[in-house]
Amino acid sequence: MNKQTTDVEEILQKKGVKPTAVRMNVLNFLLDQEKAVSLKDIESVLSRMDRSSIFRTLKSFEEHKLIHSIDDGTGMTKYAVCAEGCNCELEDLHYHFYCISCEKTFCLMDHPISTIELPKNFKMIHANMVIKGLCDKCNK
Amino acid sequence: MNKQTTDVEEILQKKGVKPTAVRMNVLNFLLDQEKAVSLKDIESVLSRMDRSSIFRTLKSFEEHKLIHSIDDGTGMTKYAVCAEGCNCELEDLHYHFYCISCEKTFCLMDHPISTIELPKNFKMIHANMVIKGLCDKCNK
DNA sequence: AGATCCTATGCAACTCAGTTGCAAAGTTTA
DNA sequence: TAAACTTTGCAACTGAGTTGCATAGGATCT
Repeated sequence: MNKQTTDVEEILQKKGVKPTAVRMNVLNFLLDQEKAVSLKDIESVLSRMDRSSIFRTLKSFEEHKLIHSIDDGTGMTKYAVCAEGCNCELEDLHYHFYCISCEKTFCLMDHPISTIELPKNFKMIHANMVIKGLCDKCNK
Repeated sequence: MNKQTTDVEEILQKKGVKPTAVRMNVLNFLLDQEKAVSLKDIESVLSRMDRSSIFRTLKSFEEHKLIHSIDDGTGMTKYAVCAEGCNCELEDLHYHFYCISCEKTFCLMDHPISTIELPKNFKMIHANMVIKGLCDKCNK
């Protein structure tokens, strides 16, 4: 399941982040997920690592456009690995889906944000779009 | 500028909220705004009133669909009065705009959320949509 | 009116995610 | 190797939100 260590190391190098043990572990974990995860999620799995180290790691990943953060309204910021070739620009933005039943937060990569009409002279720079409802597994 | 006391009282009655001093003051303040405001904003204006009273008032207003809350990513929930006839249903949802310069959060009432394509069997129940950028006054 | 009951309010204390300062450990550079 | 810089772990703090509890304010009943 895990990417080879060398893969993770390579990814970090490419994005200009020095590959340390903490960073490689965190990235490895993030790559394994099919959903966006919180700092707490990571903390409870990588329990040997310190919260603030993971926190700083996430901040660093975000700055280097390796991951993006999602404010899904739960009070815990979620993080997900960016898609190949993502620059965290407008065209990379996508909707997120928060399932109120299983409480998972997903990136809807196949449904990019369409051009949204804004009032005159308003300029869009970023967006945090969260749709809440039931995911396919919970919608029965 | 302020609505007449009787107006505010009437609005509260209609929505099934007993009109008390705190509630009338809070609603009055909310109606005066052209932007969404935080608990702190209200607290600093209605300084004689207790934070938790205002907090509970907002929760109550929200339950009674008098106002809706917006998580604009600043870490402070914002509140705005619902439009006439709003039932806080899907069709009442709208985008919000957070200006990263003046730090105001607006409801984009004229730009309702278009039907968003979801993966198969996903069901939308609610949404928190925040576009971030520059508002007309700050976009120069 | 007075007694009773229920709701609203104010205060203080607490929760919890996120964040920061600092010293120790690890790494790179000279 | 020593000096310089970076990363990590720990502990303490911040700030929004939330809750418990006692008092105050209204409504209701007798």
